[in-house]
Amino acid sequence: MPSGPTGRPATIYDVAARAKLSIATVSRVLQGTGPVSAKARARVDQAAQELNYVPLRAARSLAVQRHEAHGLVLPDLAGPFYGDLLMGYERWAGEHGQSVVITVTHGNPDPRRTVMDLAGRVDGIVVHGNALDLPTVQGLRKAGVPVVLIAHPPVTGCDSVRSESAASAEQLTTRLLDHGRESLLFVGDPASSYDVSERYAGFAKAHELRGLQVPKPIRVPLTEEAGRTVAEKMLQATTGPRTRRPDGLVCANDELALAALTTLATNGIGVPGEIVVTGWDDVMAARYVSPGLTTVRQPMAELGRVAAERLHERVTGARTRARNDVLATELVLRDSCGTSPGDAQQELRSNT
Amino acid sequence: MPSGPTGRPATIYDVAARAKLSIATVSRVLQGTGPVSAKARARVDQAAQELNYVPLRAARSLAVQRHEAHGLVLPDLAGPFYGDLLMGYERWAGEHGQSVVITVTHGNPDPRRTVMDLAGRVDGIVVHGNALDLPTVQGLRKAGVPVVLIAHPPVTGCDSVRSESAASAEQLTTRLLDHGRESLLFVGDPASSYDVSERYAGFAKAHELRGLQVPKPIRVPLTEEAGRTVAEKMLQATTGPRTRRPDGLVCANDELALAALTTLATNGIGVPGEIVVTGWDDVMAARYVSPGLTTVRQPMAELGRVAAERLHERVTGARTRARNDVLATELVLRDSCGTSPGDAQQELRSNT
DNA sequence: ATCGAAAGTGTAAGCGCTTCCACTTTTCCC
DNA sequence: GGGAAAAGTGGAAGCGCTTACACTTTCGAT
Repeated sequence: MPSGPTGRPATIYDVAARAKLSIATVSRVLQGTGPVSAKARARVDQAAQELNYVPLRAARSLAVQRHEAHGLVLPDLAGPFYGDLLMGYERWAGEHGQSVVITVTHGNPDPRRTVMDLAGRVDGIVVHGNALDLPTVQGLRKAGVPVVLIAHPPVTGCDSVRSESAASAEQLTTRLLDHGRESLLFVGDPASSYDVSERYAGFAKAHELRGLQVPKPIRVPLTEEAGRTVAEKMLQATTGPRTRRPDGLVCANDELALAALTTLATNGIGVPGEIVVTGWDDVMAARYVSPGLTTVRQPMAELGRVAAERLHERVTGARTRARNDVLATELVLRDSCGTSPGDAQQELRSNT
Repeated sequence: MPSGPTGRPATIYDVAARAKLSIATVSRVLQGTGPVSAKARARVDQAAQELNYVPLRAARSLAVQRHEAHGLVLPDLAGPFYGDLLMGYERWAGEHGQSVVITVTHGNPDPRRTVMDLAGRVDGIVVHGNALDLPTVQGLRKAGVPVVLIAHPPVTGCDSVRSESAASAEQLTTRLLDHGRESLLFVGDPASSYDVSERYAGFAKAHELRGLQVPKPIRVPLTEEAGRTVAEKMLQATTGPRTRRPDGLVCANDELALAALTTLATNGIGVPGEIVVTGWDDVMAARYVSPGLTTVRQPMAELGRVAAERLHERVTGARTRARNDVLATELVLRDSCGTSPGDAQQELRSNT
């Protein structure tokens, strides 16, 4: 809400008066639409300059029936992924003249209300799968709001963008089994998000294909805290007269993996010798911990970029057929998975 | 831009017609302003429900002369800090009914234009010091836009919020000198941001207070790449017939420090034995690398929260006197600085 | 010179909402 | 039961911008 140091903010009328032209001409100059003489253009530019004129977007939005803004609904902003996603999104949006209005649902007492309000100020909304429940998303659709989902299974009427999970997880798990591991554990609750459920599905499939029994997942939140706890439980189990101790942890994200990895290591368990550990996301710490953490990298920025693009296509009506993109991930092999040294830098691309 | 699945989006007129009431009453019900009968309220609610009515914020903004939105201008979103900052900001904003429109300047060909446009759709703008040059900020002020600066020296007419840097840096440096270090190097270009210049100032002051000559800073960007390069240069210098090798690196951020630390370690230089290393920011990797990285933690989320609050005070006119907040940082001692083991968990609060 | 087309400009009608004001109905107290 | 006050409602005037449409000027070709 610009308001000149002296009094009220300048409006297009003020500019017109000062330039001795009509507001129509001022508008044409400022928007670069329609024919205007060089003289008029100069007079308007000068007047606008002198008055520190900033057009009120709300008025324009009202007139053109367009906000030129996207809504972005995220569950959270912790960790580096969402930052990268947002970065990718913002970049595309900026290049295409779209503002982005961001909303975080975690800790919000009434996400539904917040999001509906958001719908009133943007042309469409991108929702991260973990951020909103299905009814709310469908509510948006009923209100006619274009919606793109990130990391969420396809919903009719919405586009979706996600990164491949199941195949990468299967590939990773198979690799561990190939290297002689016999008792892997999946750490993380598949119910916590679609992505995690897919990762577990891939883990399960790798076992099934070999006729192995599929271990039940260890249903814990995706936090360092939980990773530590899981590792500690394993240490205790060592002394117990129970079944054989697991020789590998396939963790649903890097936080879990890092915490488990260091907890095991500081307690004298050899990683990858006795137990291998893998994560997901390739956070910065994954390459600074030792042994380096084997993990799977998602193209977060790309995810954001594609989501922005899909939404814009919907908003402008450039595309009406639904589209569900799946982006390739990248397996990042480091020492924590017991890979031979020569493979240490090898990276395999998953199929899209 | 909500638009019912059937045709155009419902407007307040549609709701009024369906409820058989005037738009004035509908508005009163929806905004909860003014007296309305229970019957009217029920009819309006139902009609709105049935029509999937979402009020157009642009129209409201135009009428009430308020956007109920904040602009947030950041240089970048890489690394965890900005995510935390944004998180703190978003949280406060959400709780107070403000939307946040975010803009990233890094890579933007014309930040000035982008930001002026932003000014037309928000009630005020928070700018991170590294994101915009001074003239642009002053341009915003001239246009009457309330501005709050983050990590930027005070500017007349703007509020500012930053975290304390100089004293922490001095404290940290003094500690290293106290522990017998004699040839410290500051890594990172003080010109790259206000924060870094303050950190160097503290580093310098610690030297001056002991009558030591102040080493010139090593002017490199704050990247892992640069950290690696600096460390490699030091390794080469080992064999040269030059002056004594530095026995400590005070790095301007954790990226630099982590890269330097691991480069030195993998080349057989003892850390902290031969060389101590410190960083700034306390990224997650700082506690997973080994030895653990001594660093300084900034209250990023708090920084965001305070900035949001200050801006809102300005927007509502609750405060007119400028305010410059400085938030306390926290020294996080780990092994990389050669501190005695007993101190490892000690954390000193800087003065605010 | 003359005419037609193109270029330049202004008038005015919205866009969907809030809110002042005037008006009608209800409520409540004597 | 009568009156004044309160509660409830609607009409209509904006908020600042875009954009048909109508109009005037300029220009080039005949």
